[in-house]
Amino acid sequence: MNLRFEISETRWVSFLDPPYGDSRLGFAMFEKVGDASFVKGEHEILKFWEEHHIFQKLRRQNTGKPKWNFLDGPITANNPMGVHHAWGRTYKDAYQRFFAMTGHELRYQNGFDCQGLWVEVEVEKQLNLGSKTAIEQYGIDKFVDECKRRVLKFAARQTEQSIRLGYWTDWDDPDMLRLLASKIGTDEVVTITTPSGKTESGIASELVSRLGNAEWGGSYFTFSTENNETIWAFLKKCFQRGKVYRGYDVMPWSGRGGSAYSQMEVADGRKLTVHKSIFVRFPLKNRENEYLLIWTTTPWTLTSNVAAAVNPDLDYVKLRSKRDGSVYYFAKDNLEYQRLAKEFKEGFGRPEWSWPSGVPKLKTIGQIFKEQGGYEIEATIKGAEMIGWEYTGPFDDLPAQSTLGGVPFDTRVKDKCGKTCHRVVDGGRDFKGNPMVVAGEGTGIVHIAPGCGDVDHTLGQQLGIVGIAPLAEDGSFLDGFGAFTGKNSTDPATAEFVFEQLKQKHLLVMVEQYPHIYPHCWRTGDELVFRLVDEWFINMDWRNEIKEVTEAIRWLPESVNGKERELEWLTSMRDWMISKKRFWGLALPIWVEEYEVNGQKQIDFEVIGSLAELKERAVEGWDVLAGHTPHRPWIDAVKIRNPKTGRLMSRIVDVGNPWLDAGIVPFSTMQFNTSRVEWAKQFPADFVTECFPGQFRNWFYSLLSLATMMRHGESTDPAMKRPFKTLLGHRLVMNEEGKPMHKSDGTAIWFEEAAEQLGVDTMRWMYLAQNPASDLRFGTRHKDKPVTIETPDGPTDKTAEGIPVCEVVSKPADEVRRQILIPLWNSYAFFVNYARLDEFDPLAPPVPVSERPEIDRWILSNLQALIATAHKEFADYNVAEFCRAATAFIDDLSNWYIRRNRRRFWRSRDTSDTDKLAAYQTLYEVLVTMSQLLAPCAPFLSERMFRHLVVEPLGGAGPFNPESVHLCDYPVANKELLDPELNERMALAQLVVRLGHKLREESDLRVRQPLAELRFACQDPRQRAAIERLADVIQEELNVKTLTSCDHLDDLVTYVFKPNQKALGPKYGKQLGAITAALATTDAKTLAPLRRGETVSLKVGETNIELSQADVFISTQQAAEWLCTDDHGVQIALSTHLTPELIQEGIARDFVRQVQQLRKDANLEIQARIEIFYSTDDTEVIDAIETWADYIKAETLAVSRERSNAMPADSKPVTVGNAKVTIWIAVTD
RNA sequence: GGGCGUAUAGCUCAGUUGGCUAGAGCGCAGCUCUGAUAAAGCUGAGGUCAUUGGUUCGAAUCCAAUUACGCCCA
Repeated sequence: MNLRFEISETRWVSFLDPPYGDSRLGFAMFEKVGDASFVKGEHEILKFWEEHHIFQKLRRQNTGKPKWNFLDGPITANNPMGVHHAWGRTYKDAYQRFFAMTGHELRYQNGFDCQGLWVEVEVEKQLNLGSKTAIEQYGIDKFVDECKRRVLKFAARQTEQSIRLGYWTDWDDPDMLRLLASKIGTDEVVTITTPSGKTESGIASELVSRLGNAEWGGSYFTFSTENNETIWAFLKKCFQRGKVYRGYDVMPWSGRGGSAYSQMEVADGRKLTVHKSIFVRFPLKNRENEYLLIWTTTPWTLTSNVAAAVNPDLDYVKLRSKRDGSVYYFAKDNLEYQRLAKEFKEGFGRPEWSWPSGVPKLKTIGQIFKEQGGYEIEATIKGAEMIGWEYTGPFDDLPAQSTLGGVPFDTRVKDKCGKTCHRVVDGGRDFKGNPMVVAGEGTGIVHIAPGCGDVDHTLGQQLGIVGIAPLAEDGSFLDGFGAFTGKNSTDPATAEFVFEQLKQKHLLVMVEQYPHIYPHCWRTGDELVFRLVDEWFINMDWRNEIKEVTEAIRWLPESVNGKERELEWLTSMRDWMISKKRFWGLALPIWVEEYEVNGQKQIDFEVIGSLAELKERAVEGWDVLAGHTPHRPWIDAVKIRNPKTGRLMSRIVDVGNPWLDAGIVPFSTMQFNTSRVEWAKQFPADFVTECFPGQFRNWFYSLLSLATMMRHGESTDPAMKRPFKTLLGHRLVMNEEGKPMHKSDGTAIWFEEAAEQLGVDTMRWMYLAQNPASDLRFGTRHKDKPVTIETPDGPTDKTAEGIPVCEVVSKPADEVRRQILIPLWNSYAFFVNYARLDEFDPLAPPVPVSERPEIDRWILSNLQALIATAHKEFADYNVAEFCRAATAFIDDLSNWYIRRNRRRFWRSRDTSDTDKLAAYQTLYEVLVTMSQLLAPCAPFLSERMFRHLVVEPLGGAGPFNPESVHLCDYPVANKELLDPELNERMALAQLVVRLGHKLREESDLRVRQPLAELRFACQDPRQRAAIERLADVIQEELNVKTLTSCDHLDDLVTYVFKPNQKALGPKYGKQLGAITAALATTDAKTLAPLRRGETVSLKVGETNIELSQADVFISTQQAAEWLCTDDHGVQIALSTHLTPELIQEGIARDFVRQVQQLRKDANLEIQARIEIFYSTDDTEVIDAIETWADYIKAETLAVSRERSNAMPADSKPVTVGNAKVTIWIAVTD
């Protein structure tokens, strides 16, 4: 008995040492294995797991073992999953399965991202609401409830999809989630059973707010009260450190969306647009009839012009127009500058962004003035000379231009107004030192409207000039803008109105059509504008703390330089805008009071850190919030008292940035608030893995920032602050061409479309084997080819959302199936089907490994190496390397081990045949171990193999084996079986075989034709011994009668000597060229001693050079009578001499081969016996068949062979030797 | 505009500290093998290693510049 069984009573260890003789065990026969039918098999296994609670058993089994904590990045529960979500989820499952099988207790928690604009957008569409006003009219409470419903609905959907993927974690019952969704917003009391088995009753929104808590289990939802409240705690810490502030910034803004957009969102919505851009002139004060020439693509911003910026180092021309004698100033380089010349020819950088038809080529400024009557250049001056010049603005008649302090009022400039600030200013330089104003597209004089542009705003702040922000939330002009008030900024009619006004004032120089890439709202398609908004920010001046934490983390894959990318982001990022003027999201816990003291505006604000604190501070509205989640609109009712003024403070209406929601989870989901002891066991997480593009400034950033702040003051060690220890990023899923797949154009592949057509084991392998640093080219969805798929719930031709299911073609998936899964399945089927016929009993006493043939020990040794690789690479989060090694192993197993050993399994039943038993035992050991090794990667196929090989024949879970492969311990390499030398020997045999095949190819002699002799010679005696030991394998594979070891093949071949540059280069340097030439012209006989390890003196130019064997490479060039070749120091020579006996045997083998094909064509059972009939006049063939009759009968399980001319319809004409023969077979009863 | 990265066969990509005739998979052509295999194996055709210059006995590899593309930042 094996000691290991005593250590682990319920564990399967190895059949190399089975518990034979144990009376508790009885072995039933194997069941026949047929086609793989992967998808059908997956459905059966899903059912088996569910019915037998295998996952729950795994958790129970690992309770109390060392912890390994995975932290899930929340998936947005807003849509069903596509194949692009499945990549990361496969990593998550595979690594968790590995760590479970290696004896760890895991956290097992999936996360759903629930709050934010993404959800609002979909719900808006669903409810057909087009704007913020429409939502307010509909009712924020009803809207927010609908958002919750949507999230729960898709959480249920994604849960089901993930389960189908084989993702094992602590899932909520999807039906329970749907029940809660249906009851949201009602007062009905609902009773649910939590994943941990607790029964809870309450109204739906109350239950929903507690989802994912430690007692209940299940996925975390970022809308939970715990999650929101923990962010409050974070913000409170920021507040206490003085990092929270309200700022004004000019942000991209969507009028209809009523919200500022982040850079990310802006990037998504860029479009090629044609705007009317204008050249306009600003009259200079104290310079009669002289003007600044200004150019802009956003005419409406001219209403809010405050200054004009130049580059002091640039040359400007003074141009006199002949039409009216007026003088213009603008950058000299721009006079003849061909604006957008490149774009006119080549487009704007994307195939769909070519120059719009109907838009004429742009004119140069010189051309414009020529067309208007000509011009002359009067002078050239430096920009610096212009600074300080005052001008009259184009819309100084608007009240806003005369409003002191600007719009909105800013105390810092309370004595200035737009009109009084109009002068030429220095555009300055950006933080990298590059000038902000350059020659080129415009005029070299930039119209500055600090209330309408990002750069303008920054410059305005630096210069201390006023800002005029003209737009209301809906994008229309505010009061104070005269006739503009109420007009929409992006309406083309507004631009026309601007032109009209300017024309009347004689300030318009020219209007033109100007194509450019302009940001649009990714939701409504409307143009974005820059709008001055008040937003809440976190001052990120503590970025160095975060950088230290970043340094303490392992970022994978290394080639992506994740750490450097994150550090770069942390260096260059701006303060974090955490507010958004929307409805569904974290209620920012900021209460404010704004008032004036002596005409000075004053803002007091406080950040509340928890609901308890809020309750204590609340002086009004708590009753409205009670019974609701801390979301809008309910929380908006709560007021607190301002300790400074004694008056009420109100909550700002903004909701929070959703990355706060996702970033707090290392605290909110790990019992930070309820049990610091439990939290400390889970923090930091050992591992996170996500799709990385974008996340360096999103999830990774928020995790790092929030954890650093939360741990501030609790530890000075950055490692104690990190939210996770290792991060594995992976790239994106693309279509076959490497382009993104889009939902909108029908190219995005839905998860079930792929799962039910390709099989999820296949998909999982494809994901796991992919280099995470490269995009995965998944395949193509043929949207014009609808198909019906079989799902666990029956056939369907539509997804749950009603989208037609279409054909999915995936080359990498086909490759995985063909190269890995099918060969593995067939190896397994081969074993089972023969083992069944032979009534092989795996519990029979094992043939000691040392007594098994070399090839058995070889595959077992390779198996141990693969086990070791699995442990190493999984633990190093490099599963792709394990997949590669496993693929190589499966190839060795299928195309070498089984191929070479087939005959050992065919021998008739004989209990004393230990060689056959060894073959069975070896292959059985390999297959069972493989099922365990591959369990994390291909959990379905592994389970089918394991159950069929072990569990079912043993009559279910037994004292020594669990009922599922996933309850097994992960195999551990048995070092005693590792034999690297054996590996080398086999590699050598394979080399000889490959060379032999090559020679047969050259000789045009088919392998079935036996040949008399293969000779070989190698320099290394160990190589020689290795080949001799594997002679039988080589002989059989190459079908040669004898394998002869020779000292040399000098009489059969000639040699070619080439310089070993690596050896000669350092010794002889520049002489190398001459040596190479000399070697090529020297007679091979002169150099021959080199082969025997002697030195040879070679005359090169004037000098003699001593060459040793290490200085040259020796290769075989030509063969004499025999066919010769060599590689890696091994030479072989194949005799091509055919004797009549050899020819006859070749014919017999051809004949056998053809009969076997007939058996196969007829789908005969492998043990079926047959009668063979043939018809031919060729005496050579007849002689051969008669001479080799016994051999033929044995090989083909034939009881007789008979020559006949009564050819039935199913007879088959074939070629045997060089003759035509017709053959047919009949099955005997 | 700045930073980072990439450029190798028809396609997708390897190529270590610089050194042998630059490789693999897919695709193509031919051949072979096959009582598990939907296969597989072998052979062949297919390369200005983006361009130019430099370092070196020797460069796909190191350096510089250029070109194209991608990503990030502005």
